[in-house]
Order: sequence, then structure tokens, then C-alpha cells
Amino acid sequence: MKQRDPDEFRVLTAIDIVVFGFEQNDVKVLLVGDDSMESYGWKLPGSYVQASETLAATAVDILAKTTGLKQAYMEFVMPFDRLSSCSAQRVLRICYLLLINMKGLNGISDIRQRVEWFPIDQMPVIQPDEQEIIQKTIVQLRLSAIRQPIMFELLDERFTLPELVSVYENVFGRKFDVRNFVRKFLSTSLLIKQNEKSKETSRKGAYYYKLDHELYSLLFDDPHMSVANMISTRHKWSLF
Amino acid sequence: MKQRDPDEFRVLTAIDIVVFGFEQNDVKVLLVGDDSMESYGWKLPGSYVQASETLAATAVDILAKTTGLKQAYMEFVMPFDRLSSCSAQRVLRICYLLLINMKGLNGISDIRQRVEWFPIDQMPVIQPDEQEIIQKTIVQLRLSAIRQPIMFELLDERFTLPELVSVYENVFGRKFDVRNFVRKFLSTSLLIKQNEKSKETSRKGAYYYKLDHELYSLLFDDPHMSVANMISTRHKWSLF
DNA sequence: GCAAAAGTGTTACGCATACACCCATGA
DNA sequence: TCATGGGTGTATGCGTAACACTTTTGC
Repeated sequence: MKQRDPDEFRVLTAIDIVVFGFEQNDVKVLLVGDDSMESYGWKLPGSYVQASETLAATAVDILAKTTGLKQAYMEFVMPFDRLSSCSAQRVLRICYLLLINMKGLNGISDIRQRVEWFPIDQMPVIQPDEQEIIQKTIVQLRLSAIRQPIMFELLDERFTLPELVSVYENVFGRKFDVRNFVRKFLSTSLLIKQNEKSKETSRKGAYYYKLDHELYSLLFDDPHMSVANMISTRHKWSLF
Repeated sequence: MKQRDPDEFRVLTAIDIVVFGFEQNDVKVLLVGDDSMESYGWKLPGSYVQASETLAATAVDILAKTTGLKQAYMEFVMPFDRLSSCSAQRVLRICYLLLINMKGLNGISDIRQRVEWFPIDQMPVIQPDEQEIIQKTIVQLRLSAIRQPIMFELLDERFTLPELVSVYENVFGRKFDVRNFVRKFLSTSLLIKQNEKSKETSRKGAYYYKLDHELYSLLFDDPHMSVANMISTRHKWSLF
């Protein structure tokens, strides 16, 4: 590499974050209000990256401004760089995927922007580039969700089995056989049954479960934790 | 996002490429000679990104300088940004994975750097950051190879079944059962048997095959093309 | 004829699939 | 008692896993 770093090698860099949450049986994405001229009304939370700040730190800053949260599960997605954007200026947009627990938002009043959560199957019309970013991010979410049990990041500390199924059904846009699905998860011994029941959605009530966090971190990268079995190649379906 | 783009938002950006090839039964990575002061002798090909050029175009430029090739299968990997690099300057390094056919290199003399190919299990000691980049890239290669039949990109137009098996064994660092492996690939009907045999590695000779390119592009994203079946979760092994 | 690699077929087991009924509760 | 959602067991079939011998050729 060259020794000098003239301005021609400095690129205007921005972070977009796609934050997923789960609420009322819907997986949702966070958008912020956009009042600019050519606005679509809503856009992805984002900001430019300061030369003195890492990409991840910038993403966390954006998260804090829009949700008040100071940390989250975070994955890098991909860069989107179109030379011929509508503005003459070339901007390198780098996208992060974040998963948060929306129950954790209660009581946080540290939100500095107008924000709204949209179910992933009922997104408003936004800028086409951003629609593409969100679509690509959902694909990546599916890929990650197959390899690693990350969907727990969307759930509260206590959650019910129907909620767990619902999260996956939302993300993959298809139904699962509840019996097979639950059996699979119970067999991992990641789930610890609680004595209390949630009565929020039924008269009978559904038992709460908690995640065995120790086992979770231990097995996170274990190929046996792969959810791929529930989603086998035997059956025709697609990630895209 | 803010309207202005002062220099504080311009980030010195560089591309590193990890180019994979296959030669003499080894999957290899391309490194370039490094004569700088604190050198390890070898480093990943790379360069800064010009503000007027896309990341992908920069990656292709680097490829051309080091191999003479003007195109290749390319995947984005991830950015690596450490604020506290050895140099005081913060550099955003963005990594791409490339797959090329090394037979295609014959006769190309358009190489402007000292380069060498190292088998992925016999890499020289290089800068720790770059070692990490290569390791992460190999993991991504495995992931992609499971979902899509990209390994053909490493092979020549004509290739033998033992070569195909060997590529996968190299990348995954494990042996496969040749019978099951071959059966799997033949069942995809992606392979067209030729009449000629390669006598390069045995007296008996191995039949050449060609890829059905049309079917290949058609089925590239088809979940049924997933090689995951050969690498099921039933068996204990790891991508990492 | 022998060495070395290529090529091929069958069996067994495990997992995903498909499927239906009872349970618990509040109203 | 009834309506609603929660919870559970089993049989089947498919695909991966495991396994060994014959073929071809050059020397």
C-alpha cells in the first residue's frame, strides 16, 4: 500500500442499521422519520462515520439515539456503494444488522428521533436502495438464524414456546410444525422451563422458559445447534 | 443524515483481496511480496480505494495487477477496522474473497508485482491482522460453498471427479467419502461427462467432466443445490 | 504381474415429516 | 359447558453414512 493518504483515498462513509425487534407476535424493523425534501417519510437509522470512530461504535451510537439502548447483538451485513447516487456525492453505506429485546425498551426515554417499528411484512414504501438493504439484511438474518440460535436475542428474558415459534415463522415467512419445532429446541437443553405461565394470549396459559445463557454461549458456534434440521433441503423452500 | 460532508467523515479506505486458486491438488491463496521495513515478507494484495471508484472495481484492479485477470467470482467478506493499528492512521480495511481458475493464468504476463501462491494449510507467517482476515475468509468460503456450488469457479473448464473432491477436501480440511460425494454431485446433473480422460495423476486415467453452465446459473441459488447434505449436522464437525 | 488410482452398489440408521387428540383455563 | 390456544407421541419414508471390491493402465 502507498504511504501517503491524500484526500482522494478518503471516502465519505455512512452506517445504516437495520434493527429487528419482536412485539405482539410480529418481527419488526425500526425506521426513523425523514422530513427532508425528497423524502419517503421513513428511512433507516444511520449516520456518517467519524474518522475517529469505528464502524461498530458508530452503529451503537445510532442505536442509542433511536432506542436508548447502549448495546445489542450486532452483525455486519455488507457495504452498498453506488457511485451514481441521486446526490453527486459518492457515499459508501455500510449496513449492520441488530437484534434487540423490545421489552427492554420500556421505561427508556432517551430517544432523540421520531421512530416507528414496522412489521417486516408491512413495511412502508421507502427509498429503493433502503428497501434493497432491508431485503438483503433479512436474508442474512435467515442465514444466521439457521446456523446459530440468535433469535433468542429478540425475545425477553422469559418467553413462551409459542413466542419462539412465532419469531421463526415471522423471519422465514412460513409456518412450522409446532410439534417438530418445539421438540427440536427442547432437545438442545437450551431451554429452562419456569413454573409460571404467561396468560397474555390464552386462557390456558403458556409456560415461560428461560435461556440457559451459559450453555448458549458455550454452544453458540456448535454445528449441532444448527436449526438447519428444521429447514431441511428435503423440502422446497428458499432463503431469498 | 447530515447534509455536509466535512473531512471528519471521510475515512481512509483500503481493499484487501483473498484470492483462491487450485493447483496440484492444493487450494492456494495469493500473496504478494512485501519489502517494507517492518515486513513479514508476504502480505495480502490490496490498495486504497479512490473516492471515484467502487469497492468492487478496486478489488478487480488489484486482481488485475497481481494476476493479469480482469474478472473473477467475487464475494464481499467483511470490514476490519481497528482504530489502534501500528500506524497512527486509522484505516478501514475491507476484504473481498475471489475465486479464480489458475489454469487460466497460463500465458498471462501482465503481472506487475512479485506474487506467490501458498496452499491454505501451509501459509507463511504474515501480519496477525492479515492472518485473521484469511481465516475469516476461509470460514466464509466454507459457508458459501455449502449453500452454492461455487467451487467450480476454482476448477478448469474440464476437470475430473477426483479434482472436484480434492477441492472440497482442501477447503473443509477433512476427507469425504468419495462414493457418496460423487453420487451427490452426479445427481445434480450439473456435470457433463466427456469422452477423454486425464492421465495426469494415474495410469488408469480419470474422465473429464464439464459444468453445464446453463443449468449452473439456473440452479445457483436453488436450495436443492446445497452441498449441506454432504456435510450434515448428524456428523460432528465444524466450520470454524 | 503389480502397483496405484478410478470407479461403482448396497445396507442400515437417524432424522425430518406428517398427522390428531387431550388439556387447562376463563368466561 | 364451551371456546380457545397449549401441549404432546408415533409411524413412515427419505437421505446420509458406512462400507469393499473390481477395473484400468503403465511400467
